[in-house]
Amino acid sequence: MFKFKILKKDKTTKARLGIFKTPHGLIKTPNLAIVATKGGIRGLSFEQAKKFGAEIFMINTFHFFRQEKYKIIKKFGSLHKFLNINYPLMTDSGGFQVFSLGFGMEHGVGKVADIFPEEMKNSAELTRNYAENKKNGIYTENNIGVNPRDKNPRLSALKKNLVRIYDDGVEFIDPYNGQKLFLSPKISIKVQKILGADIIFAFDECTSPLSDYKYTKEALKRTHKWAIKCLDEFGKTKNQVLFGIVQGGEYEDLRKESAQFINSLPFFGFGIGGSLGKSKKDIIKVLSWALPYLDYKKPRHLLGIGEIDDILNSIEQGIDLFDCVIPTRWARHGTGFSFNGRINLKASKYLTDKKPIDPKCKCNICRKYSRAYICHLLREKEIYGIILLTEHNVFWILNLFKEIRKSIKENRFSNFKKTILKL
RNA sequence: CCAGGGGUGGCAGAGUGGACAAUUGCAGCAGGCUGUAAACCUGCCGGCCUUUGUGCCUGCGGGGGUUCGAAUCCCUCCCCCUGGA
Repeated sequence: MFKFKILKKDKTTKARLGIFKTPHGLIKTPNLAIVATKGGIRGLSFEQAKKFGAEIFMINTFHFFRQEKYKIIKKFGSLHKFLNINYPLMTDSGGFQVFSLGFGMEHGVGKVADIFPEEMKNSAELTRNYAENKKNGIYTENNIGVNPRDKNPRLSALKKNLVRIYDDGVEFIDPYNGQKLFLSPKISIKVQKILGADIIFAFDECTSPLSDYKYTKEALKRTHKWAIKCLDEFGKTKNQVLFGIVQGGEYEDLRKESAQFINSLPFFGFGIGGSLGKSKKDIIKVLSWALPYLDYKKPRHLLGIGEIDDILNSIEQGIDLFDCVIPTRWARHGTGFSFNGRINLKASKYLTDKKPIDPKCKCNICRKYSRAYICHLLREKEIYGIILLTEHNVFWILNLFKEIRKSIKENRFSNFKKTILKL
């Protein structure tokens, strides 16, 4: 039912062209899973995304685990039936939520800690640092821990939230309603089996870039133990495949250790997860440490990454699959993709700009509408602006993947990458 | 004409003797976002400056006064709202 085949290997880089056969269709790789966390692509129909070239979608286990939402899916039979689509799907294990909901938890197993560090008080200054550092491609303690949703109105409730990581799973507070939840490898896989996505992921612990070596190593050991438990629970499931997740943060020996360990287990493919370091260059390093230890014939998915340069650099290292919220989130936040770099369409200067979002883009939005119109809609908070921009962004990024595949096929990936990154 | 209420930064609306260049929201300007607690978040938002500062100037309807000090208290004028003749 499942088969991953490498069709071509790039001559000068580690990039590869492949085809992934699943019960719900083929996925040409490299490819990007469009994210539909709670079962819907924000601002776009699955059909439209499919039309633009989307071949697989990423849905999140956590959001179907809380409040026992998976029971609804059970009644329907699977996510495919619930969403009434026949496309390949993947589900994330919920492991990421341990990170995103437990960010700042740096103090070890079982120890209770506030999610947000004390430095939150100076969030204004820290945010400024974040912006500056980000420009220079540097992540530091002063920015990393602060940027994600600081000063969120829900912060006060958050501060009370606790995450406890145990050897057998994670206890944490449901951010939506304060309910206490427990998620473990076993539970995650059970739920993912009910959800029935074609590709499912092992339940891992995603560490933060602030995690030190010692903690990252502990988390790694845990993730490895959990990997085995996931496989046990997965058993001989036929209609799904399970990907193991390589952790190890930004530490070379840990990434190597993790890649070797995960590779030694009977996973169908691999996810590269966790912290990818403190700068964009670190992503490349991390991949170059881990990927050589993974079975060359198996698919590799880089979890959560999706900025243009990172995509190109990762493919160059041998990544086959991605998933990322950027195309849809940026659209909601007013940022559009273009071959001249991202453009902030909320900016007042675009109110009089008659050009399309990206003059080189062939999507319907760029064919028909001006930046001025999109800008106007976004500023007026018309939902249609978001819808149009989402359509453009998803089209644009999927088109990039088409171009990438083509360039690998034609043995000019390296040049293609250079051309794109120069722009 | 009488009685009562009110006039605050582009708008709405706090403040009612010093901590007020003035809470907050909206609007405006700029930016951020990488396995989605995200149609979200952050910063700026009276003027001036070859010293960007516990700096200077102007400022809470107009004018005058009390006070060391007034958006805040008093007088007066103008305007708006509600009720009465």
